[in-house]
Amino acid sequence: MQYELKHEVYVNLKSIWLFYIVFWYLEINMLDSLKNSWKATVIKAVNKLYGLNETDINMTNPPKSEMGDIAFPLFPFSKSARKAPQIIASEVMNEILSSEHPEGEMNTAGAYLNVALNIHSIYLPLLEKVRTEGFLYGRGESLKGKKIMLEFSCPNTNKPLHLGHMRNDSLGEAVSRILKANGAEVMKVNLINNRGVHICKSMLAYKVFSNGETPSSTGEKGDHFVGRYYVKFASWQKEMEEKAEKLRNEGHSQEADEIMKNSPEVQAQAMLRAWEEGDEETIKLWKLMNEWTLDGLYESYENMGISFDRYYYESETYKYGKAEILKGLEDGVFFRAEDGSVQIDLKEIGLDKKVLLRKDGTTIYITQDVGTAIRRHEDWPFDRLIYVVASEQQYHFKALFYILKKLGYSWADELYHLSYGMVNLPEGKMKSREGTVVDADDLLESLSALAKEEIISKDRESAVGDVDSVARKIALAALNYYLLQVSPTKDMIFDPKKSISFNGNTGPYLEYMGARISSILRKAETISALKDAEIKPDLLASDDEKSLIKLVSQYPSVVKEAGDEYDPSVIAAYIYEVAKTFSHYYHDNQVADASNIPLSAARLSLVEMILTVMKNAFELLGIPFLESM
RNA sequence: GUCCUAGUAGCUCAGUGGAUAGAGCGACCGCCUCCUAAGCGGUAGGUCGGAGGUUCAACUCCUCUCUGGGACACCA
Repeated sequence: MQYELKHEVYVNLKSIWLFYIVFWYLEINMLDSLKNSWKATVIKAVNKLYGLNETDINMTNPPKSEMGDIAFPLFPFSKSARKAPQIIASEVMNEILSSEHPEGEMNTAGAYLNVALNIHSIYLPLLEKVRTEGFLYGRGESLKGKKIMLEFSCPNTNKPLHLGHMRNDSLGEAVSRILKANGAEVMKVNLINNRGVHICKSMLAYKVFSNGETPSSTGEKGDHFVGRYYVKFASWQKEMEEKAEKLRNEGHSQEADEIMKNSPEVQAQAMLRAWEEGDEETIKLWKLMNEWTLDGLYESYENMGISFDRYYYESETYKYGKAEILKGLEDGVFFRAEDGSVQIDLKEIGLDKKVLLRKDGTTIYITQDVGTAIRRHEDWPFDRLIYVVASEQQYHFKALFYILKKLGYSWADELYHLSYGMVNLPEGKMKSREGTVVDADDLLESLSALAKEEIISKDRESAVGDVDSVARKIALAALNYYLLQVSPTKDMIFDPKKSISFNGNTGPYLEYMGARISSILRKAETISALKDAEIKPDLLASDDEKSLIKLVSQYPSVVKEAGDEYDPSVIAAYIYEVAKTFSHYYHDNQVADASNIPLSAARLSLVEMILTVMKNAFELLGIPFLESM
């Protein structure tokens, strides 16, 4: 009696817990709520049958949809129950059948207990939710109240953006949107690298070779204009080196030394010193050329759909940090080396010693980053700061985070390096010296041209409206999707000739599906009987329809996962799955059909939800939505 | 040398420890009387780099090893 009472209480507690779980998941994902109630049911049955005390059980997806929607592999209980897993499966099924259980049909297949959910039971609430939330559908609150700062792009002001930057920009922008979609308050920051000897190189070349031409006099985009002089500098330097080499070979080593003593490199160094000393003429030229480049970069950002909430400029931030290091020195966090430089020993995290201040007291890269991080936290007290920077810099960030931690900033634990892989060409790394760098503007331009050709060849000019604008949006979709579908951490290979296609698993394919759905909905508008028709979920009984319902209901969890992982590719894979399934479905199923209103109404409601999900996912990935293409 | 990363179809990439490893491209074969053929269907194509180990179960985790990429500046 006493035991039974206890058992009763236990079960009650459990169902309260269960209710809580169900309620929680209802908020995120209606399908998961059903799944989790099944999970709890199976756990309960297993515990009762074999006197166990399991709190969790493995739940997976069956390999084929006709086998059901969820699968419970029951191998693990074989040992404790001392029974073959196949027998356990049928015993568990019978046990569940003997009492109350969630809606759904069970079957066993070997050691697996499979459940086909009654997907229609969630349909109307799901439809209601998607309709009410609209463009907010999929948004969650897992990061509510969190202030997240995201640093990305960080271009140099001596050349235009290339494909590598585009991956960075695409990723940074997408992740920031995904974090926002999970409820975070996001601050996108860009650190402009407008200072240093590399900047002086383009300035010097301009000074020597320009004859006073400007972007407006040549009609060039500012960043390309400046970039041209950066390239010019490199060839100039090379020319001088070759000249010196030749002289040396001819026995004129003195003349050779003379040339190298005043080589472009040396002159650029001198220019940097002039800049740092505040030389008026140098600063004036620097400002002018910076402006040209930035105008160009801003234009590229706009074309790519990238924006920032705040800009930091290295010409300012390079001053931050020195005081922090000196304070750290006083506090004994750092030490002064024999030569007078300030250093830190990073052996605690398996790294070498690192210099933080040169012996002459000047700062280096990492010193600036220390100062900038501190400054940023003062500017906007973030809960997390994510640096979107290529994987090459893992060492740097490991050291940086450690240093900040050592300086006593507790928020150092919340710094995160979102390290992404390189974009390589089939023949290897992009090298500016070999002219193999894929320019961002050029790439967008040529993709737009290809898209335009496609539109014209399909005779869709009148249907799409503004051909150039649509072509541009198709190009953007191709590029963003291409860059985001790959897991961020991985290196990727970009083949300019083959990789960007408009067919298959691509951005334009997704846009096309969106356009086709829009087209269906336009047609449905003309069938007035559809407007007030009752929606009967049971009519959506095909495999594709069930898959699509499941997919729609899963969207919020996908957004959450992408947010947890900082990984837009999760959304890319998901939305491709949606598009593909839909594409297969509507190929052989008429949606807007005046001759069968009930079926048509049900299908339309499903298609309407798919469209909402697509639009919302597109938004997160930077894929423009097109009504028609 | 040390550390980090990756290795899955010809190519580019997916793949929460669970059933027969998936897409796209490329190749080959079909499909426009129907809401856009930037589409749909089909065929061919795999010792998941290799060897051990853990596990009822390994592409997935661990160790070793081979190969590629990256890092290990008083450059940024």
